[in-house]
Amino acid sequence: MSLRHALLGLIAEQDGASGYDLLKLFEVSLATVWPATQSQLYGELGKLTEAGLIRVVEEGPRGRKAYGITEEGRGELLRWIVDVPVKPVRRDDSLLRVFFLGLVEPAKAQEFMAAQIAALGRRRDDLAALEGAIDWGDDDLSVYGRLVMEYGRRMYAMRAEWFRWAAEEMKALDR
Amino acid sequence: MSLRHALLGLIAEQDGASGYDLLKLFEVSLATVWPATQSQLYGELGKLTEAGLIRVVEEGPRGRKAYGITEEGRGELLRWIVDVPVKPVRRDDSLLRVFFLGLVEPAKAQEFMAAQIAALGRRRDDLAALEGAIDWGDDDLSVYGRLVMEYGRRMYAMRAEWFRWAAEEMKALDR
DNA sequence: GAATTCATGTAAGATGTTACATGATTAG
DNA sequence: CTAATCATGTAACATCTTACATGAATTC
Repeated sequence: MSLRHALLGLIAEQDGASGYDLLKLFEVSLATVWPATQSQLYGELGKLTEAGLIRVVEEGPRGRKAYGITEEGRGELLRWIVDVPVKPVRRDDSLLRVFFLGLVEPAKAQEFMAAQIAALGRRRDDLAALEGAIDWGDDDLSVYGRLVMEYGRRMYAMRAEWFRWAAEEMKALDR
Repeated sequence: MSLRHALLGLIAEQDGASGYDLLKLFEVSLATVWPATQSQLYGELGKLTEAGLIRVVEEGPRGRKAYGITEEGRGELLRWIVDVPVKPVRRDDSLLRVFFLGLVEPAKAQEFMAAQIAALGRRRDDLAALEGAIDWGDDDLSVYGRLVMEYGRRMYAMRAEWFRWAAEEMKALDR
């Protein structure tokens, strides 16, 4: 149930945010680590309110509801961050396909690998653009967000390197 | 719908495998890139059969059903591998928590980072053990499986390095 | 006054997890 | 004969995606 905690965390950091604000926050800050859709978000806000982990602290124009975290919510959030075992990352679409590249013609396989490397380059550029577009401050979300950005850079670089290496290995196999 | 294609791929490589065989194969070869549970697997085998992408080629003892891929299934598999755009990896439980480490006491945050590094070490060792336990041949699954193993090694190393770096950055912030 | 942004919600369907349920065959 | 392994399936529930639906406030 990490979406729940992602929301809880954002509300803890940005007190008084609305569902709409949180949706934007997801797009700019959590998009790379925990994407969420609008419908998921509003649904979860309702459940969190019902569970007493957050509450509506203010109602504004256009039905706007500003949320704040409750003491109970903060307790649950902190407990989750440090005490709940993390679930290791899994499910990697492109790696899954690599497993089956023996089934396609070598030229097609090389094309696939090249496409992955190109896509990684684009994503690295998107990340840089996002980094440039964000108004970084010295709030927690900025500070830790920058650390996570660096992770993204290293991740893309490592993957691109591996794809280049694996493509060469595959070429060698064909000979 | 990648589970569908993972199954299709395994059946293409290991003709005549049963649901049970495929489950074991998932555990040893696809576990790190695409985990699946037993119930998901049997359900999907039924759907794939109904869709005409695979078929029961033999029935054995204890109700065992051996599956084979159909021409249609092979077509769908190849189309998926090279033509369907890959979905980028996302959702990273530990990175999500890093985002919120500003909310916990510095000592607890350092503990969290240390625990992640330790967990990565254990997973690297598990991977090495798995690699040693597998009877590697020169079949496609072995050849490409080894490439993916190398990816796992690099991935764990990169993550451990980043966690160490980020932990130091965080220490510097506290001063 | 028209377009954009702000703002919230519901519904249907796909996918994934956990637990339950059953029984045949083989190895020791 | 007993335990482990082989073998398949269902049910309930949680989670995620895509699409639909509506309307107020602001900006140009």
